[in-house]
Amino acid sequence: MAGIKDVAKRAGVSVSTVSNVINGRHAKMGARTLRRVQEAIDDLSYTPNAVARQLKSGQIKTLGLVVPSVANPFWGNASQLIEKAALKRGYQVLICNAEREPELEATYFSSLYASSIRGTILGSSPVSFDHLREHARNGMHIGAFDRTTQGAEGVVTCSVSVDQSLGARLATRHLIGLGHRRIGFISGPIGTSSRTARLEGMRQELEKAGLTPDPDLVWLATNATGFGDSQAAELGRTGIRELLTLDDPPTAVFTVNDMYAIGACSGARELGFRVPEDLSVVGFDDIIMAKVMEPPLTTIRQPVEQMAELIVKKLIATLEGTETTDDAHVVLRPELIVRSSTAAPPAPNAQEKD
Amino acid sequence: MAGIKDVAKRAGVSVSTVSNVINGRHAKMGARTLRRVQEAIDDLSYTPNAVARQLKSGQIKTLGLVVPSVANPFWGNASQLIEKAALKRGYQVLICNAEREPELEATYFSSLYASSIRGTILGSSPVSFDHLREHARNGMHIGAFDRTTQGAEGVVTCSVSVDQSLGARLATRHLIGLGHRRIGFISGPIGTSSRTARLEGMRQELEKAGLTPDPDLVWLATNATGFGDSQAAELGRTGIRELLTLDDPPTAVFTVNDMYAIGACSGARELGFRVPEDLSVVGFDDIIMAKVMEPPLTTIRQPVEQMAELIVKKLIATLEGTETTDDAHVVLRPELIVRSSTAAPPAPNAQEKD
DNA sequence: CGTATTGTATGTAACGTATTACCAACTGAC
DNA sequence: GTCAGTTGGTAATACGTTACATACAATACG
Repeated sequence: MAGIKDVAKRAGVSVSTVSNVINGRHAKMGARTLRRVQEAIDDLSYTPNAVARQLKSGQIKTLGLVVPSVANPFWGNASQLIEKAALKRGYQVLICNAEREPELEATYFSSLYASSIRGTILGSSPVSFDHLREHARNGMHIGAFDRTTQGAEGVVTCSVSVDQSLGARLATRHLIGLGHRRIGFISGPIGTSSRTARLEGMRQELEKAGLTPDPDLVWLATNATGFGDSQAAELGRTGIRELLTLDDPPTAVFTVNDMYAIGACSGARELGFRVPEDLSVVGFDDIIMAKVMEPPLTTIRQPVEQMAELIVKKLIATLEGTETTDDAHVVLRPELIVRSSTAAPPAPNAQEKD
Repeated sequence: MAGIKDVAKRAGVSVSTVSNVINGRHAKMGARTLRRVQEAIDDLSYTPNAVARQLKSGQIKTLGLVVPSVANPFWGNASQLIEKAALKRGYQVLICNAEREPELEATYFSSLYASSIRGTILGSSPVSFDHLREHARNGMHIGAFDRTTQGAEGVVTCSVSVDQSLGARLATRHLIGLGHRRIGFISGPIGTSSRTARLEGMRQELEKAGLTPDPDLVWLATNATGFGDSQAAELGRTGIRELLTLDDPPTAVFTVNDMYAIGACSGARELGFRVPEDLSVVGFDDIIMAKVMEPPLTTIRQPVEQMAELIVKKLIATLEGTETTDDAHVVLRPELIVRSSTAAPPAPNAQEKD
């Protein structure tokens, strides 16, 4: 309620003087004046209006963060780490849940742009970047997090991700190494680039091992129902039930993320399958839960903390013009974490001749 | 980059006219003028500057949301539902992770206040509200979510929560009903009011059943290490290991939330205890994972969606002066969800005479 | 004694928008 | 042909802050 004018009046000085005090420019100021101003500030419990300040300066130390859903522990965790990294550098973070919907995402971007935010971290989005191209042209700097940036030329300023395809290949290789030949894949709507990369990586590795990917073993939720990530576990459960009731069911399944894996384990158990004795499951992300669930989940770890630190550093450097010599785009290596949800297939595989 | 002036110049009209178009006051405006203005807006891809708009109007349709940690699925989920409820009413939500630290919380509040935000939902905080009292006096409206509001007179405008104590009593009663006599409690730092209420509820129910609460069975993490919620599962694991290695270990444990329960199940298995055959576990919250884990978790459900809807509705009503006749404070009933992590104790209890 | 030279403190013009009051031109009726 | 009423548009001001240039002392110097 109290503005800088009120403070000035109460202290008997000009508005400029108060402004000088607030911004620490009291080097050459009368000690008496300084004290009077500070007292007035305290008395009125005055807080500078950040909005006005920002209008004047044009600057705003806030980053946007667009994620699919903080209800998914992977993104909840990532959000928190990104916020922490930003805070350390004096930036705030505005978290937006886009639910993987392009329109919602576009709306959020407009809103961020209107609020003078010129840097946002994009942690999800449909394969295409077209709906963001205009914002980018108008001065919005976009950093891609955990997703490939194909087709993003001129839109994405910097990016940090994990080699999604490699992750999928590591998972698949692990299962093949255990003796699996029929390996399923479970995912929600495949509309994001990191998801397609994961599926593609798996296919590659299967072919490399001389196996023919069976389209029947790829279970993809349609996004007809508008499912968000909140239902990921539920979808994993549904998916595995359909795969396991096929005539020739898989002996192992690779899921697009750990939430689906958790759901898959649950669904398999409901049908009387034991994990890993009757079905091996590999997830992706290595969320906290993965270590602690039963059985502990074999999964692909993404170095989230490092990724968060990097993307924030890069994006802020871009914003502040402190271009470093670092690469604008880094791709980190994911890591296979072997726990107890994978094992050799139940019996010599009768169906597979090869 | 392009301001309202540029649009006006390009359309050959005055600034005010453009302003009228933007704000939908084109009822009595020449069709030609209107079209020219809209074309100019499109050409320059002009977006009204939200900052300037807000400075002028003093209004801002944004709510603050302070939570312990979005990395905890309960809060991630709650955040998402709150955001959804607010968005439906035309409000944005600014999510802040306070990590249960009073200073961080106070910093966030100052920052929200400086940004002209006058309504925030508080989803966590130390027992005392003193550090928020001044903000409240200066016009910040605070809605408490999922926490009791003792000592919050004059600080909290409205609140929605669950009867924490009742939840704890339901859990305890369930365990007692199954025949358990030595029931443990596991929690992180007990510094929040909802946590103390949960512990207290359990004690009450024990005494009501004629059992004497054994302080040795109450395991509370010290907050020496500054553990946040991210480590909740880890703490649950540590806690149960200590309780199960006592001379006279508990046959059941009630944890302060589901994340601790998950950790506890994991820790128990490491020591060779089966859940629920050797140890019963009850959680709190009913996060999505609870249904899907192994074994499915018996827990106390909070009606999060309803709570989110209510708190947003109430807080916005306060802000907009649309005082309704509703109660400012509502306390909902939690519900016991019995799944498979609880069962009768392993054997006739030899130690307990009673 | 007049002119620099400091040391303080003030005035003023933005920043981009919304609102209020106001003005000009046109319409139609008496 | 004048007056009221209607329609379409403008100018000025305020929102709370900051940055820059300037004013006014008082002291120092030649």
